[in-house]
Amino acid sequence: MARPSRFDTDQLLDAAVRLAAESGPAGVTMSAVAKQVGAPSGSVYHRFAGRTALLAEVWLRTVERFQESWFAVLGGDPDPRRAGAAAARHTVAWSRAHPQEAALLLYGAADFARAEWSEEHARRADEGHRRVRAALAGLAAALGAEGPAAAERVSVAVIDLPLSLVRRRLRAGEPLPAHTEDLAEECTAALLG
Amino acid sequence: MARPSRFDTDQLLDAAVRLAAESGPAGVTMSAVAKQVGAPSGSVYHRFAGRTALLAEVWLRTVERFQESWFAVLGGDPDPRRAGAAAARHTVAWSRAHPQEAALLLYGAADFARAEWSEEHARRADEGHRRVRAALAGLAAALGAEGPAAAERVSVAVIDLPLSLVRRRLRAGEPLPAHTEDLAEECTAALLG
DNA sequence: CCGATTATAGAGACTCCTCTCTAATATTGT
DNA sequence: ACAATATTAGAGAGGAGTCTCTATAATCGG
Repeated sequence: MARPSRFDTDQLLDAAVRLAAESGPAGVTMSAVAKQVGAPSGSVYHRFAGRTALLAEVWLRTVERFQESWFAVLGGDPDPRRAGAAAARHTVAWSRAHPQEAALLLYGAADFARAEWSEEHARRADEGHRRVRAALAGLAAALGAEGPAAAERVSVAVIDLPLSLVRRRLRAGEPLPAHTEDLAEECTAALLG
Repeated sequence: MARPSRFDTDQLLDAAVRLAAESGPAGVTMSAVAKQVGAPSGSVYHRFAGRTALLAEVWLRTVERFQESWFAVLGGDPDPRRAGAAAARHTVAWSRAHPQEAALLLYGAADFARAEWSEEHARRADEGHRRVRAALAGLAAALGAEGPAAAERVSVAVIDLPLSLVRRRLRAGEPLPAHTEDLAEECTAALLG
């Protein structure tokens, strides 16, 4: 029906992930992506309406890939303490398996021009956010934790703490020490009490 | 001896802090700083050799201001558990008192073009880093924690965890909830065991 | 083989930023 | 008053990045 494409969307997003991991969101420019895959800049604009759309797509594809596996792990154990600890371990393991994507997630959506996203992109981001909040609220309820401070403590234990453990290494492009998964599990368990 | 200056170094760095807190390191451009204080760009170049030097100075001034108070708090209690918890509480309190500077510190030196800094700037950064590592090693020793995993756990408890507690709010430009200092102290105490 | 369709290809306008350079200006010591 | 000096003031060259626009190329159904 038409000319076959040499550069498809995922290939361009893969290049964007590499650039983001290496130089941060600022390094994700249309011309840098084009150069990485050997395409002219026009081909990148053929796939993405503009730089804002590219940033939104690379962020959302990455965060949705992570969340998919994270929800599965969190829901895999009926005991809330074990589920929380397993989710923390999973965050570290996933970061080890996907260091570039994990390095990208250490930035925030704001660094990927979230303020300028289209309605559709913003909606996707909100949806993911909503599901995470709901999962954490469920966990907090199962733990019998009450009040906003307790909810925040759960959120820190399950999400922010494992991210802290991997942040420095990923930013530096270094591999994670072997014991990091265990450390995440222990610390999260300690905070869930 | 000479014409008095309308724009001094601290005034320009203050503007850089505001810009970094608002738009991240990418927003700290020579022209943006000049515009903030109402100066022509030439006046900014009169104070700083280039953008790299400005980024280094704003990062170092901020991190050194924070560390100065942090060391005082950490060294203020001979009991290592209480000292660690107090340091965690202090990080939150300092962030509440200096939200823009704290928002800047949530980025890393790498985001402030650390790779391109002058020797002198790099040396200042290394010195601060070294002092922090030494303080944490002292704390770990006083706690009887042995091995790299235990050292990392102390470092997470005293540094990364309180930063996690303030990260989301500071990035969003929101004020910290009232209970955050208590939460930091509790979580750090829980991790120090 | 032809027309429709979908891509690639890349030139070029436009904007924003960095940095340099020259000129003008205000203050101090003599 | 005058020289010396530190600083403001701002024009403008040069580079990087975004985005638009036109031309060209490859594939498929008929």
